[in-house]
Amino acid sequence: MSRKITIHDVADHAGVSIKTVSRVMNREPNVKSDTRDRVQAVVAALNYRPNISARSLAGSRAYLIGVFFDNPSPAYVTDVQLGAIARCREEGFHLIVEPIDSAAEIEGQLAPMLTTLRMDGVILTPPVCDHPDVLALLEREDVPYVRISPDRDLGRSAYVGMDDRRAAYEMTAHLIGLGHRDIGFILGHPDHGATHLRHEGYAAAMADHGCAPRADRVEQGYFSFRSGFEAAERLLTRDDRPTAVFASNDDMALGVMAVANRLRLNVPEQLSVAGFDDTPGAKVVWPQLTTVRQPIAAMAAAAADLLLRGEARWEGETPPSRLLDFELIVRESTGSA
Amino acid sequence: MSRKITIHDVADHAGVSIKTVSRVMNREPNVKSDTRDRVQAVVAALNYRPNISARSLAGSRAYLIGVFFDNPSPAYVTDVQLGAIARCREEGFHLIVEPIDSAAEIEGQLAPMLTTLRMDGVILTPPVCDHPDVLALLEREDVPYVRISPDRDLGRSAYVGMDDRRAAYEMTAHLIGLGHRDIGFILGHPDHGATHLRHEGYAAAMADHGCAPRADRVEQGYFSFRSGFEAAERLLTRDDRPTAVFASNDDMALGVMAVANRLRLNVPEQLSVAGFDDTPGAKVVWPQLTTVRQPIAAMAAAAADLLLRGEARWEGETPPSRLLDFELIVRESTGSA
DNA sequence: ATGAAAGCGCTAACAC
DNA sequence: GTGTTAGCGCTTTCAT
Repeated sequence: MSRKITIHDVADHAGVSIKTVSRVMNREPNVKSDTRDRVQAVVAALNYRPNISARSLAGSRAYLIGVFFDNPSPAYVTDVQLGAIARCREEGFHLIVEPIDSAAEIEGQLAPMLTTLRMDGVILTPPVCDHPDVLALLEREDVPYVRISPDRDLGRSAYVGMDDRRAAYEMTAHLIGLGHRDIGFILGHPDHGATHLRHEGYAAAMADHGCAPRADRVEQGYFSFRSGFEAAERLLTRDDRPTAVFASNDDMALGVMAVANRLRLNVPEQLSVAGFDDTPGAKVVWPQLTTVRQPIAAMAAAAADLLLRGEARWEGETPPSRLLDFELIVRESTGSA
Repeated sequence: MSRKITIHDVADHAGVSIKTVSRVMNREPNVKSDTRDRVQAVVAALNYRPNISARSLAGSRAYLIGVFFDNPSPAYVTDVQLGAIARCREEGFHLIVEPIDSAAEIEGQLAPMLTTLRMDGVILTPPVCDHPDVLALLEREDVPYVRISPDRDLGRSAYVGMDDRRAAYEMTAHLIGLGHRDIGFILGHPDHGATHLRHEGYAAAMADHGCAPRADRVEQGYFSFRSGFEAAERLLTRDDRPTAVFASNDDMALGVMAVANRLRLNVPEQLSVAGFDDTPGAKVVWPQLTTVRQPIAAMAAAAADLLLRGEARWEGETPPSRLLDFELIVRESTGSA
């Protein structure tokens, strides 16, 4: 059981000062290359690892990135974490996860946490990424942050997103390509920005391909299974039902499948169903769901990257942002009309 | 933009030494109660928060608990995090999440991470909780750890678990109470300890209620949707099919539901289906799945509790452990025979 | 019951 | 290119 080895041990063994070791560890310039090699050899031999507390106390960085999340799906949360961690590890950073319970907790929990931990940056996922109090707190505490898929105030911070409109356009085009011309659409929660973008994409694709727009083919949903179920009942329990339904997220699409099952409509022979998000549930139903995969891990990695490069403290008119590509996942729930 | 306030600021304003402030912050004894009150008032007024890096550098604690996870379901991972964080927050601790990529990364990534971060404890979830290299590393680095639902070596560390056997027994008894006497069972992955316990519970309940055991009613599965689907095909595409199927996890139960759908068997009128785990998918199918809810968040909270109380470094013959209660969730997929 | 002094292991600012 | 000297903000140890 040996004592913890410190920068002094390395310096002694290498015959240099601790400052030189520090330079090597931080990849700073002004070290002769054979000095550097010698130090690195000792580091390897002694298996030396800098103490993160000492580093952050003495320096300006904490080597900690926070991820705040409110209440999105577990699959989403996990993907965000995996993506962010992958990027953080490359730089020796670690991830602190903080669920945000409710509005009431922000001053009581979040504020103390920010000051004790002095994190180098924070990644915000929906819906916290649009919570004005959280943003205000972060700005007040001067902690850089990057938002993932924010809905509003796009000029307020660095952010990472995806082209929801184009994804919905392409899914609709996929359905049209299969021969469908009468396609039902289920809207998401009206407070969620993606809802409108996805609807726009659907409408644009229909228009571009000369499919007549029908108001009675667009039903309100709220992103939940039940709301999708109910919207599907309105859409499908009538004689002139559409040949395909595009639900603007997977949970609602699963509701559509449940209704189809009840009505003894074979999917995809009698009805094509498409979703959005590629949640785990999409692969668990039978037939498996055609959907849009959001590059969630990649978005989180991009967010971490912006933070690590220091781009989250931007200067100028518009904050930096990254728009990532989605992926159309065609499975068995869609087929020719 | 005021300078960060430190323990010295508090000491000055309260007219005491920094040591006294430290005593108050750490709830140490030997402080006169009005001195304590005065200090606390200043802390509140100044909104002082101790710097965690300084604390852990000077002291022996890092105020950090790690959660290692390998590849369980996102819902599981998230529940573990929420449970652990809830308990950690009460003591001002934070959670570092570390996905364990593969066996190859253990020495390369995990070991350095443990020495740089000097975490106060680690929570291990299945299947990492049974990874011998990880356990050996933790023991070598002398980091206390608690395992959640470990499969083997129960005497090796503190752990938290659930009574899988009894849960399976009660689910089977529930089915029998509904009038079923011919109940199919789908086994989980043979490498997973819970698989055997759940099967034992099923077999014991059948025997206790005088239901004849039939080898052709027990099918091998592997905890995946597909394996449940295939096992259900073997069980159900025959003339004398069972009136109920108990799949030993939800994913497989969803496979059973898919087969029932294909065969046009109404659930639960013609076939009762039961699962295990209460994953989100259980509520998303129609009809919703009867299942067993594992108290995952509570188990994680208990694990954090063991760590925070210092019980993970145990003395004596057997390590401390906590066995938590499960919950039978009766939904619509089970009905009278 | 309280305080003074000595670090914890590192980075920063400046010397050489 | 490299070393010296101060801290960073706390806890610890030992006085009083």
